[in-house]
Amino acid sequence: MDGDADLSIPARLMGEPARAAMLVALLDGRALPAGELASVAHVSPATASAHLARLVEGGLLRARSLGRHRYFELAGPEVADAVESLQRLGPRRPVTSYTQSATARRLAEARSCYDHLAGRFALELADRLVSERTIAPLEAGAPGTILATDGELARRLRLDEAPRQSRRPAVRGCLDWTERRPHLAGALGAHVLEVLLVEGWVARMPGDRSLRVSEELRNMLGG
Amino acid sequence: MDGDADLSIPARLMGEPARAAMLVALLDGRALPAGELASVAHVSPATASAHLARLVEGGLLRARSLGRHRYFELAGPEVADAVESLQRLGPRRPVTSYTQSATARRLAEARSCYDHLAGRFALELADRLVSERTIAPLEAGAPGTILATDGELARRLRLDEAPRQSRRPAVRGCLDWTERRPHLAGALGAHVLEVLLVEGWVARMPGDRSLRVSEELRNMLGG
DNA sequence: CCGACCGTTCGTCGAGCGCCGAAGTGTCCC
DNA sequence: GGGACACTTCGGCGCTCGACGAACGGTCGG
Repeated sequence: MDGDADLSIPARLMGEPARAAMLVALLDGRALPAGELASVAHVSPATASAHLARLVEGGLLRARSLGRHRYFELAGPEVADAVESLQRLGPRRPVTSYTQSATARRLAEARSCYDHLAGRFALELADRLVSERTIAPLEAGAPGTILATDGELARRLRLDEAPRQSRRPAVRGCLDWTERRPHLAGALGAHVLEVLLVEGWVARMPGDRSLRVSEELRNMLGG
Repeated sequence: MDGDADLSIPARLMGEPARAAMLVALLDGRALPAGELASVAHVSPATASAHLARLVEGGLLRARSLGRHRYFELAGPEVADAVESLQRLGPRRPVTSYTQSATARRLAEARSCYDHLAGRFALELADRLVSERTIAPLEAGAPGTILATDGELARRLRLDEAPRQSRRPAVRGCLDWTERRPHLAGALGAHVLEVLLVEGWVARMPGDRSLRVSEELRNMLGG
């Protein structure tokens, strides 16, 4: 009857603690093997396999076989969006909890959000790009605009090499849940994180989604 | 282990066709009585009551008793965001399929979106209202502003008769999934569709949500 | 005050689904 | 080739949860 996409199908897939845990583990855009996903979800390999099959079937994950491993990753940024918007509906937790543990502080400072940067540092970088007129001010959830790629920071980040032809919006504001302001997502956001990782300016920390920001990069922004 | 809010709780609530239908019906911000929600979900009052209780318990809905009715509404914009982001994950439909079938073309041209207009035609109409300074430019998901009701089109649509006192935002941008731009929702959007239907300027097509737009109305906009 | 109506609560039934262990397929390494 | 390993498939168990009818508070209208 309704021509609309059925909301309940993806929601049902996410509405299972084991599957939700898997999706969250994949939120930073990496591809993880089935076994690891089984362990983050605290279920047996058999159970995990069934869950993963359903997630692929439902279009939330993509699978890719590599040797005797099978790697799973989010099917796209829309999936990450949906996962994060649902996370915001969870039981309200006081902000104070984020100032307590060291891990929490690292996450609030800089972390990966699917395939781009998030956290206080991400906002600082986005602000710089806005102030040097590389991009227009960001709006949460809305597509943005690239103004120029010849700014100081834009050149350092090699933004001229970013894919501008892709079907994905080049710039997009993604609401930051620690800072409550949009940070840089979209194809450009993904490109920025990639360049930062390749150059060694930021590094993924094992165990969580936090990122280490090098002194070199901090100076680059500070100066 | 995970300090994160549990994604699976709200997702599970939305992962049930009857509850999903209720949430979608409330997506435009109106408050609807339990009975009406039961009918949109095609379930008995008893079943609907149980579902609604769970949605309130889970913080997705707010309830408010008025006389012998009980009105339910979305608990906040974050809920609408989550619902909409999940809708975008529905069964992958290639863009090509929308240029193929006649039905699909009709839906892309003009359709109803809950209680207001959507599709290419809806955007054309919204653009006219913006250009004649009746409403401020729309932003997806955000409440908008009525500037005046004395424009040419505003008078034809009897916008001065629209309910401006309701608790529902008078104007709201609702992201159009075929055009990727916000169209006119909210109380004013509902009023516009109602007037168009009453005047016979648009007519509902049986079987789907597409609308037939009369020549008279097209000329009105074209001129 | 009585009947019509709206909504919730209760009891019950049946289906769906998540879980695991065991067995099967394919890959890597020695 | 043989054995360890990664993952999937199969079969079966148990529980959750969604469905309804019937009965119960509350509210409005005559």
